[in-house]
Amino acid sequence: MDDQTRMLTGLTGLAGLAQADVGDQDSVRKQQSLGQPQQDIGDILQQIMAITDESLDEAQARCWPEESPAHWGGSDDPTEGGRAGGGMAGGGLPLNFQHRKHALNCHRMKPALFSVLCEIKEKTVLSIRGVQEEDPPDPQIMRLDNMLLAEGVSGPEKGGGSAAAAAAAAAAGGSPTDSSIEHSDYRAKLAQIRQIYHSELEKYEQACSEFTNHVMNLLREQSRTRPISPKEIERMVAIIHRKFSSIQMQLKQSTCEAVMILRSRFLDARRKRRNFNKQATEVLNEYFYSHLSNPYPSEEAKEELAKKCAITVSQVSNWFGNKRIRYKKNIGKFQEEANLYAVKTAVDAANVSAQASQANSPATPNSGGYPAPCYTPDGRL
DNA sequence: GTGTATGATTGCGG
DNA sequence: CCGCAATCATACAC
Repeated sequence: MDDQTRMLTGLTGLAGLAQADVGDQDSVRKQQSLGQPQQDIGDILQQIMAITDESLDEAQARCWPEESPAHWGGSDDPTEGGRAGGGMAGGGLPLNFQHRKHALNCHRMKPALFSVLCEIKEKTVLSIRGVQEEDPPDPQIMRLDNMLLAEGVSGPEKGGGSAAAAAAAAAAGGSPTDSSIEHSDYRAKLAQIRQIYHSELEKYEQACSEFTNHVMNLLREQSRTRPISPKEIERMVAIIHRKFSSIQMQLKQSTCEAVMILRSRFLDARRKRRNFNKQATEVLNEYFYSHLSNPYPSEEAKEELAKKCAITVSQVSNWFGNKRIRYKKNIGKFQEEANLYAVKTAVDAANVSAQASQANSPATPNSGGYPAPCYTPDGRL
């Protein structure tokens, strides 16, 4: 339509107007004869201003509909001769438009304009980047990394992790000899998790770099037709990396979960009960029955007992807790045991005293003469 | 396989 | 945190 023509004419400079002047003398004359040239120029200027607010789509859309001659001539006479030129312009407009577009693309100022656009973009991008430049290392991902490292999943091959597990096993008070089977099982499972983790990580990294390359190539290609600064590409890459690292975090998280589950299972396995050895129960029972009136060993006593029995203090505590409650529940059942240990302690005491008075009575074989285990119902010692 | 013994765990109160 | 009581889960004896 001719609105567009006029605007483009205005945009392309005075040449257009001059051409109109020359090529359409008739119409110009008519306009002049109408005595409103000022108003027409004002119209044109207004339209030029207006076009800056238009979107490309709008402008293009305006290119095709039926022309409305009213604006141009300033005359409302449809039969006006001036329309001859106007009609020509209207029919030829699309072509004209294409032509001007091409002219713009090949314009000698285009590179300069392009570089100015690039500069402006770069400044904008920089100001945007300035705000979110240094994103601090995510504490969550750091925590996950630390844990995976500590568990020996992400660290150097073998070593640290299993050593830590062994240390944990030892510290937890499990019998050091019986944990080897479960331990190797644990190590095997951990290695499996480790392998899955690494292969997944590799996959992610590969996908990330592939995608990054793809996007970079795309942008580079596009940068020939539209202004894309290297900074912009850099930013895009950063965005991609951020996306992929969030996926990576999910992987790390689920790996951590798997390790935790394995660990808890491992700990559960270690909780498999093993009876204390005979000597240990003897030591504990001795203490218990000889302190029957107050079977609450002090912290020191517990430590002593723990050392003697090669168990932990908490195991001693457990034992005494169990023993007290079970004894109390059924004293009768423990009577025999009580007598047994009463005799035992008596014998020990006798032995000690005998050793002390060895000079006086050298031979005291059977610790004889001491309160016999007479109250043992079955007559056993 | 079943019943009992026993070490460990859990929930609660002080 | 400690001890008690109940309970779990396994070891062990039969």
